[in-house]
Amino acid sequence: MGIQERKEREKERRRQQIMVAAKRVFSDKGFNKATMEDIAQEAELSPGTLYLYFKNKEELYASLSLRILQYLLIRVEHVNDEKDANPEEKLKALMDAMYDVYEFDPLIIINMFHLQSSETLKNLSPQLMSEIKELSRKSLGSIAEIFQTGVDQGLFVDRHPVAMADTFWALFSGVVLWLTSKRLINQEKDYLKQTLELAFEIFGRGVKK
Amino acid sequence: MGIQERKEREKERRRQQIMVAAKRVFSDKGFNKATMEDIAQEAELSPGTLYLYFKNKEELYASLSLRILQYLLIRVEHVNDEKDANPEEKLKALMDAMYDVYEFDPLIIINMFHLQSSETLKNLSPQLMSEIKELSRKSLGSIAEIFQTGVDQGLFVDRHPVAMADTFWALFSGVVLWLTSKRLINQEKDYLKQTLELAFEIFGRGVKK
Amino acid sequence: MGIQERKEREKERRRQQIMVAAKRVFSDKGFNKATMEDIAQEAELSPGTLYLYFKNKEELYASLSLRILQYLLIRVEHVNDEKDANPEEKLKALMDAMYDVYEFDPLIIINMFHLQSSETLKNLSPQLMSEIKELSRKSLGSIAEIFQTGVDQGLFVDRHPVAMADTFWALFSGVVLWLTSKRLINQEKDYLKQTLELAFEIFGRGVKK
Amino acid sequence: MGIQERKEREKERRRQQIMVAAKRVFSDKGFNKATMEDIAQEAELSPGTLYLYFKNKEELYASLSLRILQYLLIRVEHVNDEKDANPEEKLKALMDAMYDVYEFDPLIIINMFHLQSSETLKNLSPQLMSEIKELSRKSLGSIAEIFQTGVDQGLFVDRHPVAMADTFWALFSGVVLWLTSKRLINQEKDYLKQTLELAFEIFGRGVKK
DNA sequence: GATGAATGAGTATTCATTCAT
DNA sequence: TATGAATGAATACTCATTCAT
Repeated sequence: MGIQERKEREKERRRQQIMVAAKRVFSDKGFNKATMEDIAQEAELSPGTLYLYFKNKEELYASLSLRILQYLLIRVEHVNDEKDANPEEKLKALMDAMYDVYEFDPLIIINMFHLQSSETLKNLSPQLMSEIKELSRKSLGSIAEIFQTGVDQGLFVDRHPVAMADTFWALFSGVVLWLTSKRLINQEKDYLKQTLELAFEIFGRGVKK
Repeated sequence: MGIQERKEREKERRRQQIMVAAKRVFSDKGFNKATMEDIAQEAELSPGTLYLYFKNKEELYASLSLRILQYLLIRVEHVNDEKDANPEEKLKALMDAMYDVYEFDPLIIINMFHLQSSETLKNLSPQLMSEIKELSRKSLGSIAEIFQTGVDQGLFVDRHPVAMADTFWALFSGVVLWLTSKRLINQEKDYLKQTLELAFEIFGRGVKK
Repeated sequence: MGIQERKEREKERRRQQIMVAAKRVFSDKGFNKATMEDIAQEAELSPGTLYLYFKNKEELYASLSLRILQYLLIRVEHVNDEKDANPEEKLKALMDAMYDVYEFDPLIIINMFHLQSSETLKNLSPQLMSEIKELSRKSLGSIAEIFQTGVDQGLFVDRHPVAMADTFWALFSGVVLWLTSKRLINQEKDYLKQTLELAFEIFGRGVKK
Repeated sequence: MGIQERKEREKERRRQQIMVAAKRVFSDKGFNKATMEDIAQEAELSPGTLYLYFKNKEELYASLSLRILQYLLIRVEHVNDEKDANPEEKLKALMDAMYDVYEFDPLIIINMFHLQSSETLKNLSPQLMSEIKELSRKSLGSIAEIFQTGVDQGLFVDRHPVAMADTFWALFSGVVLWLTSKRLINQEKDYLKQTLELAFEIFGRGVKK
């Protein structure tokens, strides 16, 4: 392992350390109330150091989204890779995957929406932005593929698969956000799970022929 | 018209004038980036005047939600009042109502979520807060009633009507937020309408037996 | 009584009404925390009206001092007018008078000090300022006269009577302020009285030969 | 000298730099008219920096009092430590000490009174507040001790030593405030000194048997 | 005279970001 | 690289004062 590589690895470790701290602080206080000072303290670093790894506060926040999107893509592609599964089974597996994604980082949805705000987008580096867009595109595309197959096989109602994927994602987001905003999640995790299951069940019944 | 009454009316006109300006500015910049100075300028008033009509920035923002909630309740109750309509027809009418609500104020969903944040809630006057809670409660209750009837008549799948109402609302919110965040709305209003229709169609198929 | 005179009297009544309200509010909140709005409400008038009777907040505050100074002068001159009393008796009477002045308006001392601050003086009308100065001068002069007599008659130690008057006034002010600042006055009025008596006793013993 | 220690020292230097500037500005304009901006400019720092060293405006102001109280206590205790001196000599030494304290910081008295206002107290950190209270308590206690001895030895009139200490302090405060408020101090420092001396002389004669 | 709605200048405080060490 | 002290722009909110009615 060359010196260059070791440095690269060390640098990545630091980035992760900061992101872990940032996630905790942002979860706790939200984007606006969380200060860079808070995050630095949580990461046991100085504020200045944060800027060696992230261009600014927005980009640090956005990088959290990147991570979850990477996880989402892996899970969704994995669902699609099950060659033996039929569309209905894949839809079921997709729903399970979404729940795992949610558990991986319950903030995911809020991150997503913050991310899309125009004010935020202005402050991101083009590189990070294109990475995020690419990942989003791929994930949604992969979801749409499932619907495509279902429609092609006459198992699902004949609607535009991309629109179906959008709707599926929107339903998921909506439930998570709605219950989060009602502050039910932390206290009643089961209630969220049940509601998500109901939502998915209704959705599943709705897309089938 | 007494002098008292005229003053009252004038005062209400001012409140509306400020709310209209606030809505424009908040829509444009979001809650945090919008300054009271911005809003005052948009309303062609001085900053101090805003505080004669609204306790603080949070309460001004929240009052925008109040207005939309009032409209929502009226529409939803009207759907329920149609004695001749069967649950399926009511569900259809409810979906139309939601779309009107959305058109009345596309910010509605974002308002709703901002409103629920604990930081926000701390700054609201108890009176305003209870008004908002009451309106939310009534609206969701009214929606649940539609599902209740459907379930009772064996037309809808037998699930908890309140959970079905939650899911319905979450689906609506999710679609609006998702498309808003993708900045598609202004440019492609039709796409939102189509996606909402698809979402509602899928939902409708899903809740029916 | 002419119309002119009646108007004058009515105007004076209003001034008094405002001053009474102002005294209550200033006592309660201090000069800086008290708002003109507070005072207007206490006086059951509108803020604008206050400005018909007083040039500004400072002048309203200063006018309270004027009133107490008028009362002080009357009491002190009355002491001096007792032709039969000897200096020692007059000194005793003076001390009683000071206590009455204090009871007439416990804020007196704080008023006095606020009044003298240069920022305040800048905002007073020349007329009001000269009235205040004149009253102060007369009162202190009258007090000095008592000491003058005492010194002349060889009853008091031979010091400059004006300096003795200053010291007397300073002692009185100091005790009142000190105990006020220790928040003892409202709770333990007796303690103030006792301390004042002790202070006056010591002072009395100190000035006598 | 370790790096830690050097930093500590540097930090203390900054605090002093700010306090010196604050003292100048507060002396000039009084607490309310002085702005943090003014003080920052006087200290040749930015406003934000002030807040790195002092929690808020009130605490900056209060810290000025702390310094003078520390000096006061040292001087007063030093007087008490003179084992050979009799009460009369101690009283004389105490008066000299008070004058030095006054010269150390002529604002002392005004600080003291501002400090006691309830609004002020609310904004102070508990730690600073208890330091101040402790210092006040000790100083007054030390003064009272002098009187105690004098009374015990039959040299002073038999009055409560704590009340005598209060009166002594009040007399001192009163003279300083009175002359300050008459704006005589800067122009005629001698006059203050003479008046203080007279006041102390009268007091001294008054407490002796 | 009296009103009270409107004004808008004034300010303490915060915090993302920088840069000398 | 890492630090963390310093920056200074940004902003919600207050309130003495005015003036059209």
